[in-house]
Amino acid sequence: MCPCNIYCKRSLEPKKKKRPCDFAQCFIFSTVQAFLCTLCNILNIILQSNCFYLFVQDGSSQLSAYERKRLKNITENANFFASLKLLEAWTRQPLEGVKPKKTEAETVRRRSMRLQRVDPSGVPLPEIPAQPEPVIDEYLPPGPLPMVPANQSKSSELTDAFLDTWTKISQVSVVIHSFWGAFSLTSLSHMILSEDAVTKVVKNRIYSVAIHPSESRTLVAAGDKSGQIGLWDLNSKSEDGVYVFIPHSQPVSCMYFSPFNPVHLLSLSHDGTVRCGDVTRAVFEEVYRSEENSFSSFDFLADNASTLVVGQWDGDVAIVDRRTPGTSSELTANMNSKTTRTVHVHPVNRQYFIAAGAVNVCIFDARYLKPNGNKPISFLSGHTKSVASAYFSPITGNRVVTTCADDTLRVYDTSSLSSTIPVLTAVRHNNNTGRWLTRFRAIWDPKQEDCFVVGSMARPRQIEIFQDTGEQLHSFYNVDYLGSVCSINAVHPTKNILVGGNSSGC
DNA sequence: ATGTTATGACCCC
DNA sequence: TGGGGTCCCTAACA
Repeated sequence: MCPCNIYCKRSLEPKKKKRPCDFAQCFIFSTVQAFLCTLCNILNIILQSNCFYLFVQDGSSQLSAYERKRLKNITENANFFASLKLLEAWTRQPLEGVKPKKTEAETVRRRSMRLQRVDPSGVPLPEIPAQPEPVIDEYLPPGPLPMVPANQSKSSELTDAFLDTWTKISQVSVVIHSFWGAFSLTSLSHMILSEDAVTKVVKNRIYSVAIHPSESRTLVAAGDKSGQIGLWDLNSKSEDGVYVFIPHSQPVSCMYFSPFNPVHLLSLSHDGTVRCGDVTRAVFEEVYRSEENSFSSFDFLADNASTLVVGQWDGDVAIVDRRTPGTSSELTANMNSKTTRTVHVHPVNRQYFIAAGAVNVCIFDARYLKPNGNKPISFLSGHTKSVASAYFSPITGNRVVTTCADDTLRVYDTSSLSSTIPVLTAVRHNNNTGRWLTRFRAIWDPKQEDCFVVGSMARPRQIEIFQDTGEQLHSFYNVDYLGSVCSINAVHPTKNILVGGNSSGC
């Protein structure tokens, strides 16, 4: 039985039936910023053309040492996975204690001859074309999974090109803080949503979105309810530029491109795993796994992404050291909380992290966590109902914005961490997303200290931008392309690009 | 403790 | 075409 008393994979009912495909949508607002930015965009397009051209050149004849090594890695990986016969082994030998799934063969054996389309005399009936139906397994095996898109053919040139692009744009630079793109009233009013910037990326409702820090190309990722991760290259020359991977079996509730090396896409799921998609090796490695607990969110503790703080649904947090996987350095500490919805690390003093639970929001020191209950450094007071998220402001960490079910967005002054921190600003905001929608999470614009973004229930459907004073700066709406509630958003670290994931499975 | 209800948007009939 | 079913890791309130 599930010890966390909430829900985890052990207490889940088996899937009742296959659901029809209902793709979730992803919205992108992009800016056309006056003359200078237009110029930059034109330059970017020219640069991209060059990159593409160079890529073609690279692919055909002259490979750099790096490219050769990467291709070698990919080939070795493919051979390795082939030698493991992973998929076969996994369907034959399910995880211990896990109810074995019926194999296709077993299912067929139980079908009547009519359903098998075989005449009782034994003469096969005319075949109807087989429906290619993606099989999503409830349980994924431990260890690395191959990075093979589920929506592309196996040896697709498009996929190779896409993985190459991801690698290349990640090499260019680690996050550059060129703040020319920070939201302002002028820049916000120039941001538009076009038809091209709306597409279906994953099957079900979106639980998390991430945006690649590249300034030359726009690459976004969306994690959905069924464990899919959809990557969308908006500058793709191909038809849609969407590549879907299935590295998880349950909702992907938290996802970041590693800010220190964006060839890595880290994703966390309710299925009790944290994975790291490494495009250079074309695998989704397993970073952390719990057989007992379901995870809610994570953040990077150390500057180099080597240690993570992972929030669990049972209220604990785990400190995970990626350099020593599976060892005792994975400390699990009780937070005296019913659930932990989000964890977020202080941007300057990285030993502090804030945990938002169903009952309270507290700041802890990661260095002094004890296994049985911890006293927080600070308690953010004032929430009267459950809290969906709490995030430090991105530059100094001197502000925290929380989203609470009591229909209030609250901003706190965390410049000095006293034991109880009062509310600085409270904004009335309909957060009543109800049962079917992903809860809102107000997030900061990573480029500035005082500006946050949140989805909205207001009609027409919109995404709102607030200042930490509580003043609403802007509201994005577009009756043609933004037709449903956009619960989850992400903002590019240097450019004026806002990504929104829609929640209700459209 | 236990039951009831509201909530958005898509899909299917 | 419109209305009912379904999703569902909620939470407030009776």
